[in-house]
Amino acid sequence: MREKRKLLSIYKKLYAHFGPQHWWPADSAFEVIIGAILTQNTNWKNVEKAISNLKSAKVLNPKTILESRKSKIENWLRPSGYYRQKAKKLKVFVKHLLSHYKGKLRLMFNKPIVQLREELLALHGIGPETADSILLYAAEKRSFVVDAYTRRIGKRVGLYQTADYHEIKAYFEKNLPHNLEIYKEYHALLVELAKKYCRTIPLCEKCPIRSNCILTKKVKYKA
DNA sequence: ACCCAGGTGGCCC
DNA sequence: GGGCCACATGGG
Repeated sequence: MREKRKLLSIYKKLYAHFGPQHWWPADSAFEVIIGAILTQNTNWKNVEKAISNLKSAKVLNPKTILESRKSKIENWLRPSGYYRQKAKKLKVFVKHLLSHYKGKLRLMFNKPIVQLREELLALHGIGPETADSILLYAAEKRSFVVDAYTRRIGKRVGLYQTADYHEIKAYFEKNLPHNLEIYKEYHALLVELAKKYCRTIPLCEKCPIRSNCILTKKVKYKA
């Protein structure tokens, strides 16, 4: 069908242009989760600084975060912005993980995807995108991640008009091959595209038909 | 001096 | 259910 081919065609163009992204950039599933929370409406560079602080302080594990003073955590998180909010969110997550799963993500990830998603969404500070990022990149379950870039690009190239999270998520999940790697790469590639081009290429505003949009043009781009 | 960044929750109507 | 707003830092 039409939509499936369209989605796959975009994927191929992105993949051919950018290559595999190998997301999520992190050393462990736990670090993925921390990153997912810290990157909420925040530049990834700032998140890296905060994660680096946590690593230097050797607190990048559930137990130590739970035991650390709130003010300490806030200081480590400061570069990532919203640091008081995020300190609270990290506390909430590790508390849940420790009290229900002995701090072991493996145990938590044993749950079926639907149930696990509900459970994550019930936690303070975890909304749909963060939940799906955790499911996809930490738990490695097939849950498509929708973010501001996905909304913008998809709308721009005419995939959908809606801005509703679950409608967009359903659109991708209905029309993509049921393949974990494609889910992971697709989202990462959309982010890469947005970061690299969508703010800098003029005329991108109304995309799909724009002659210099990377998604509709065959020639390669130079930054 | 703005504006934005891989959102979320709280409050109001 | 939708429309605002606070949350905060660092880089253009």
